[in-house]
Amino acid sequence: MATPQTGAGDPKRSLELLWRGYEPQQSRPGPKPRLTVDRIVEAAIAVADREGSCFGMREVSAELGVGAMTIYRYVPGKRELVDLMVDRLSKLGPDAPDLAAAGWREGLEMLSEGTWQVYLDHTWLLEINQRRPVLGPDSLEGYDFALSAFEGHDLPDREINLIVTAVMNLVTGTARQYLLGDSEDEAPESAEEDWWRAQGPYLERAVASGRYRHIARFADPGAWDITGHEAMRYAVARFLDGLAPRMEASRRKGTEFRLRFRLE
Amino acid sequence: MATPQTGAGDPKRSLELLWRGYEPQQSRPGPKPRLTVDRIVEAAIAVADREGSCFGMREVSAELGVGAMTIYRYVPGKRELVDLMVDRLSKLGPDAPDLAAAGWREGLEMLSEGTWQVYLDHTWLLEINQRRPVLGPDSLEGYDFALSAFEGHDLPDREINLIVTAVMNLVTGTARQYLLGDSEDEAPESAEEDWWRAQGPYLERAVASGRYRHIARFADPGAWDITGHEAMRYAVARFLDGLAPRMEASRRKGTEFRLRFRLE
DNA sequence: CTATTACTGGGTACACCGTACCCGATTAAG
DNA sequence: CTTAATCGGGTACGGTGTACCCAGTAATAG
Repeated sequence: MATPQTGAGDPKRSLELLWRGYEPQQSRPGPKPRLTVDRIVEAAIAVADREGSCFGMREVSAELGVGAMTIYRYVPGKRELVDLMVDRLSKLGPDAPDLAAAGWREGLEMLSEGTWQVYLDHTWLLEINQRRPVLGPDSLEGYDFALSAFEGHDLPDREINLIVTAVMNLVTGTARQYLLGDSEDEAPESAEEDWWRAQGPYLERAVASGRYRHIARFADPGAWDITGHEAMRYAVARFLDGLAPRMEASRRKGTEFRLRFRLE
Repeated sequence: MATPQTGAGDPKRSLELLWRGYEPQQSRPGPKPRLTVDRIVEAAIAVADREGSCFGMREVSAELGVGAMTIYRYVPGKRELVDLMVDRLSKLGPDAPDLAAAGWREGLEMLSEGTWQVYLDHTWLLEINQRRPVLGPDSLEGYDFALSAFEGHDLPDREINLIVTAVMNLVTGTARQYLLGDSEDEAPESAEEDWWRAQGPYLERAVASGRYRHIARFADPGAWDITGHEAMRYAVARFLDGLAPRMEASRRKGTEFRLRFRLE
């Protein structure tokens, strides 16, 4: 069985590794380590990108050209390694501009688009059971970046948290539904087609049975022809629509107030 | 490693099993089967509920008091069994009232609350990699139920689809973040506390470093004290706020028009 | 210098998983 | 009866993450 990964190992071990880099690095006996944690994380991400779904520790070792157990000298276990990989990808790319300058709505939209892109590039992230995130330097940076969208507004901290997690969950949930599993064997389009070809006959018979009154009214066959990106954008758009009144009402007045013109 | 399950086996096999029950059941040689697919699915759900995260096929067999390989006479593999389990739990309980009578907003709220409750009762569902759902009789029933919330509105089929999936993804995403992993070893509260106790020192040092400007402004410690249910309700509420104008505009006029009064 | 000591890399081995395969027992049909 | 199809169960295989042991290496103490 292609065993996918459960993230979240021992938080203490993961955190030690995440916030490493401040140790004085005193000289010690024994041979110099041939690897670094960073190289292992990098290799693991490369393997996961290539293999698609779940990766094996042995393959990470092979990628680095070392023995199977060697990486366990640097990382306590696979789950902790996954924590490191997730944190690494939580850093938004250098193309990430200033959200505050863009306005809250555009900022949150850019955030969702950026996250969507990360999931496109690293589908295996969606197979990780993330639960509560283990906060490392990179994911904190990503979060700090998200918070900048609320610059100039006086929203309660609590609500800001709720908003950011909502947007992220919207993106992640949609990505999981549409992006998952396609990378494993075949192209996304054929997977989509195969799926419909398999379900079609059963759906027709089910609808014909008269048991599903509302589904039967779905006359438009194009109603199901939705791309993941479109679904994500629609969901985020409606959420931001609902958020707009609160954001406008909480716009900070005072010295930082800036009149913004929009040309279109 | 506690290997969680990837759902979605061979769709054809899963669909055959999901829509079984119409075969003529002709008499055939050989001993009578001791089990049924339904009993296996039931037992598997019971095991998954008890074991928490991932379950093993051998434990399902033990639950039924049969040999390890016996259930493979009824189910082609574990992934297909998971498909059956998911479909089974996609049927909303008998307490599900008529959404059309409740109004679209209350209807969608009830839908989200019901789904949340299912995740509360069967946390392991969140560890399944659902991808495109394999539609069986029960999940079709659940979907038909959801569609009833749009009774009396003239929204395009496409948009209805987008809305339903958005609400579901919102619930699922939030549930994954807050509900996952707690069932495995300890109580949810202690997991939450442990998490903060572990992260706290690192967060403080990180904030003190001045690298995270916006996070540093989060003075209110209660800003992080959010329950999963609260996060889900907030997200759904804002989404429905944003949806409201479209729903009102699409209210069907004509014979089915009904004036609704709200007392409060 | 040598001896010590801590550390590294690698190989072997184990427990666990899903499940392919085979074989005796059972029950219908001819 | 014989024949044939099916069922239940046991064994075994390839895969996983990883505990453990051992030889080799390099900095330090004498």
